[in-house]
Amino acid sequence: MFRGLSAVNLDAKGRLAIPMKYRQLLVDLCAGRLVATIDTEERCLLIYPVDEWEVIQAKIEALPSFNPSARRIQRLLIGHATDIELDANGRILLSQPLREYAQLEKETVLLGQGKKLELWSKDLWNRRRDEYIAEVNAPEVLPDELLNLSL
Amino acid sequence: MFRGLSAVNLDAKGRLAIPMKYRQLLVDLCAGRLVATIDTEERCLLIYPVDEWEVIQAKIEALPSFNPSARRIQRLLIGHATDIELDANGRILLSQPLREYAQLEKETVLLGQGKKLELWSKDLWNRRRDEYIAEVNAPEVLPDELLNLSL
DNA sequence: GGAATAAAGTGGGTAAAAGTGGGTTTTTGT
DNA sequence: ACAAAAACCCACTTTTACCCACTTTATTCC
Repeated sequence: MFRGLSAVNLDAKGRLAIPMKYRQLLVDLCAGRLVATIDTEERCLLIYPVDEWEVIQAKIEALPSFNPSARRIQRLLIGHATDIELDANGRILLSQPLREYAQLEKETVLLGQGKKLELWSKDLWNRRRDEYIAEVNAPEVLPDELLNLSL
Repeated sequence: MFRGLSAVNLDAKGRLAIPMKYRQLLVDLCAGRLVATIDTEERCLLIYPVDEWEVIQAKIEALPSFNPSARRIQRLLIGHATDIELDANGRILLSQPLREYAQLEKETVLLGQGKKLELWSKDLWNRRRDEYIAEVNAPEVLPDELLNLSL
């Protein structure tokens, strides 16, 4: 399970050092083999252990081919899903298209999100986080599951 | 399983170098024998390992002949299906009709889509991708399978 | 508390691999 | 038989993956 926020720097070649606390876990879960794709709702990347991703890809592929919404999702998520591997120094290399999508420059933020990690531009994350906080205090419609949640 | 996005250049002869990550897979799956056809909804090409295509063609042929939509799909998909083979350098040659349909010039994008690959003009793909992202975030009617998808 | 040591993070050089561009030969179709 | 296109081959260029070394941060022990 991933959780917590880590500030990480992309280097000039687009490499990103995975925080130490996740490395052993990633080696155990998937031998350091990951899949990164885009989030369709936010300008950030989603990073999954490869086994975890395979399950999700299977679900997405099973959607009906002649449904336009399904095709859109397939193209966006599977189309951007990129295999990446931890190198000998515990770093991963992010392709330029992925970096561009999430507007990643040097300073980034890696968010633990249970089965996956999210990677954000630091600036963008700070702005969005403040917006999220503002939104919670002005809730429009919360799903029942949330209303009944006891923390 | 194909996934991910690759920027690939068509050369002056209409040849396209298949990215290394797919080559071994293609040799294993189908000895480098592929079938390319058009997508009926978008100006892009679909590229299948030949064995995979045979299954799909059988399904399409089995559609009811007196249904106009079925006949349309049959003519378009089966009618444009072209056998192509990997050459010694891992490249494939695309016929002019196919290139024209998908408006392919030099810069193209190859999208992994599970059992098949999709080939797009780079410009067209970038435009369509941005539209998809906008549409996904302004959902009219999403199928239930999509609404319940947990990523 | 501070020096010594270890661990993590960072930067960049290089060899190997992948991509690219044609020239030549063979096949195909008219 | 001829022209056009495809297949084949080879050489050059670019990119990537791998490796190593240095810097900075954290930890330990005196």
